[in-house]
Amino acid sequence: MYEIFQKYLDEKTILTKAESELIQSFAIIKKLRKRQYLLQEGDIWKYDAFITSGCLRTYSVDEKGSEHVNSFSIEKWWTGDRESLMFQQPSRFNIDAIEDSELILFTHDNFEFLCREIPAFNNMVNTILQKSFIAAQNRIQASLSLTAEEKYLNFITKYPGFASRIPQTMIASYLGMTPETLSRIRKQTAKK
Amino acid sequence: MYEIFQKYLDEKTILTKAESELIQSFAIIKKLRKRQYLLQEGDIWKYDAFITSGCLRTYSVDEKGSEHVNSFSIEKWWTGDRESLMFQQPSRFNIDAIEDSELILFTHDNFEFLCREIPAFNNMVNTILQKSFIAAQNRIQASLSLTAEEKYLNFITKYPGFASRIPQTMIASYLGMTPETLSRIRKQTAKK
DNA sequence: GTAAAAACTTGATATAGATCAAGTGTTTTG
DNA sequence: CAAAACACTTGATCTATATCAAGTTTTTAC
Repeated sequence: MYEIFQKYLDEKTILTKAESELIQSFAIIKKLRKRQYLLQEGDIWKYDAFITSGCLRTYSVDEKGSEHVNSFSIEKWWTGDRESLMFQQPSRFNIDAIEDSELILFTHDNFEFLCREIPAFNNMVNTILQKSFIAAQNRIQASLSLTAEEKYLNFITKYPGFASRIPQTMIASYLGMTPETLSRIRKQTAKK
Repeated sequence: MYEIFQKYLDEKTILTKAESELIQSFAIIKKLRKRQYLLQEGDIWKYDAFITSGCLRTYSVDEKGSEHVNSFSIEKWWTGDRESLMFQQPSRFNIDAIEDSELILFTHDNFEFLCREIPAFNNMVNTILQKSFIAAQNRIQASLSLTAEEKYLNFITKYPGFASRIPQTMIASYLGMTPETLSRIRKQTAKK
């Protein structure tokens, strides 16, 4: 499924044939079965990972054993733990597959090499990072200013496909509420 | 106070004399009195802004008129609205000064020019962006998994100087709780 | 295809934190 | 330096959402 990534690159950058081939030469294909881990708490994350198909979730587990979903990532998005990667420290997160998934991994050394050698690639990466940051800011704002119901409505508007692919329990956790609360909210909003 | 920014650059990058001078040639010094706005909701943000002294807050106002503090920024940090800047759309945020402050502004065109011309500058900017993203992720995690008291303790541990410079009302808003709740938490934790 | 596991719903009750209200203390500014 | 504006505290009460519990539906896996 490298073509999906190639297509993504072609949409986001202009690369020479040699550059494209250089990128491809570093790509590691990785398949994950549903429920399989990509990263477990305590591991040091060493990759930059692009999802060609499927859906993953990043979550942490607190002292009481409750899971908190930090993010969902689907096809044509990147995933991983930037903090563990940047500081080479044990991750506080788990990343696992919600669906059978296929990813393309680059070791971080190779990825940095590509960023250095291919300015267009570097620019693409920076743009993605900026958008991720903006999305994180917006999520913080939503968590500060919206009620549980508003958070849910905001979520389904922003990510229309997600509600049907992701178990409600996980969505509830992502939104910072219990599954029961989300279930009741859905019942109410369905009426309207 | 350009020296503060120069020192910051010297710590984070290695620049030639010519590069340093190029950067300085674009710098716009801006002074803000306490309570003065740097950006108001509806404006389109056009700069990259470095704070040499003082303290600013970024906040939004919801339909009910309540303010929600998105972030605080102090000396040696950057501020602005990346979303408004990136998409050249009206900002949903206000940024104002909590203390008399002094900033260095670069118009975004100039800033992008610097990133293109000076790879070391570009790398510095990317590193900052990555750290900002990591901080945002951590904030999301905290908001999902901590109680009000834990959020406050986490905050003062992470940003030790802030509690004495910033009004409690604003800290409460930043942490997603009411000023009354924060006041009670502080009373309790003071006892221990 | 069926038993077990996982996901979702619904009701009853509890609680963390919000809201309202009235006070005190502390800056700011003319 | 006085008075207005702002910041903080404390108490009483309320409410959105959590928790606990028991049932139903859907999915998974042999």
